[in-house]
Order: sequence, then structure tokens, then C-alpha cells
Amino acid sequence: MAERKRKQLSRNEKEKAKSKGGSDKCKQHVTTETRESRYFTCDQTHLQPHLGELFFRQPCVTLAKAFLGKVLVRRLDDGTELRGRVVETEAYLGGEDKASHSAGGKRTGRNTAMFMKPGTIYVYPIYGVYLCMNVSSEGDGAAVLLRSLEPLQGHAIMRQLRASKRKDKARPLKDKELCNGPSKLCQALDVQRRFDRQDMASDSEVWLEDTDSTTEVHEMVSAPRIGIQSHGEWAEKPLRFYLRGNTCVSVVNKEAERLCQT
DNA sequence: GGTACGATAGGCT
DNA sequence: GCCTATCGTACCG
Repeated sequence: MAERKRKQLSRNEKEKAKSKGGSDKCKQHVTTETRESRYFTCDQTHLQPHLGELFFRQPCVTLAKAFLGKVLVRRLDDGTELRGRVVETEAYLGGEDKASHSAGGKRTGRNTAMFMKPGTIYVYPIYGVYLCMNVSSEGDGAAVLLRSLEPLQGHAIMRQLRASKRKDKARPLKDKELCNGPSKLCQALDVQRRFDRQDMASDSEVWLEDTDSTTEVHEMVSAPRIGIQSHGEWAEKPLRFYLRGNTCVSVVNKEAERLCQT
């Protein structure tokens, strides 16, 4: 309950932050599809399609931070490519991390992907209805949860995919609402359970692209993770990372932003 | 517009 | 029985 209140509070703060600017990048990319395409055409020469094994072979926290700003690509069966910039992640360290599915080194059928080589995708169902996508990092049972994307390409299809899980007469989703949560991004990119244990470093349906932009330290916020309030001290550790001011972040934590100010 | 809250549903342990 | 969420609706200013 307290968590929910905190969430609500944070959402409010997110909206406020938006009006202060700093979200221009998001706006710039999110406004129209045409503009996004142009952005990508311009930058095409600087992109390194398919970040490989080397990228994922980093310690969990380092990888969770390194994900920020990278572009997640989903290629659908018909060849359509959906793109979103990663703006929010969480690190689940495995072993000692009590909030991790692999806490205590516990290995089950479900979490096997967490123990596989860095870059392995871990997709699991939650609350019976939703999916969450993680990527295995260096370290036994460690993985990075992808929490939010800033839609860059394929908005219409993302909206369609998201709408199919909602009521017919529900209000249309804003661009920033398409991927602003771990399960929302799975819906928007049509991430399926069968992706579990696939290798993001070599897969032809989901991969990560580099960009020429680097995330400055002051642009990144570290905050406690979401939805794990029952895990004691591990619930407090700042293992969630997001891009400051980006309107596509699912939950803004004002206190953490103050602490991260440099 | 925002905030608060209840309902939801299925797999895993 | 718990769970790394989300949605719709009711209420508030």
C-alpha cells in the first residue's frame, strides 16, 4: 500500500518534471513517426546493429546502466521493425539479492535463463496476465530487468499491440504510455514467452543497437527498485536506473533525483 | 488534470 | 499463497 502511494506520488512528480524541460529528447522522438524515421536515417551510419556478446558480459549493475540509451529492436514476422530507446532498468544481482528470482542461488525451470550466458533473455509471466523481460548479465543468476522504453519507431503497431490487451472503448494511449512499464513494453514489442532463453546478442527477432549518444552521469538517476517492498533491506538498495527527465520512465523518484544531483 | 484503490488471473513453489 | 503490474473507475480540487 505504501508502495502504491509512493508510486502515485512519483507519477505526479514525473509530470511536473516534464514541464520543466529535460524531456525534450523524448518529445523529439515521440512526437511523430516521420520524425523518428528521419532521426534514424540520419544516424544510421553511427549505429552498430546488434550489440554482441561482449556488451552483455558486464557486471549486473554496470550492464543495467549501460542499457540506458541503447535501442531495443524487435523484428516482427512480417519484417516490421519496432524500436525503443531503453530509459529505465533494474539490476537483479542473484545470490545475495533477496529480491531476485535467483536469490540464494535458487535455480528453477522458470529462472534458468538468469544462469545462462550474458545476453540470454529471461521472460517470465507475472500476476498471471503480464510478462517481464530481463537480460542475463555477468554473474551467477544476475539479470537486468528492462522497465521502460521511449518509443522511436513503429508507434502505430505498438499502440495496436497494446490496445489488443485493453478494453475496446478505453481511451487511446499517448506515445509515452506505450512502453512505460516492464509489462507494457513486452506488449508493445510483442515479446513472447518463447523468447525466454534466447540470446539477445545473436537473435534475429530481438536485439540491441548502440547509438552515438552517451549517457552522462548527471543524466542518470539511481533509485530503489519497484514492487519488491517485501524484501527488506534489498528493497531499499538503489538498483533501479533511469534517464532523468525522460517522460517515458514508469516511476519517477524525486527524492532519489535530489540525492543523485551532482 | 490528479490521486487512490480494488480487481484481475495464472504460473510457480 | 505469493508475485520485478496494469487497468478502470471513482473521487477530488
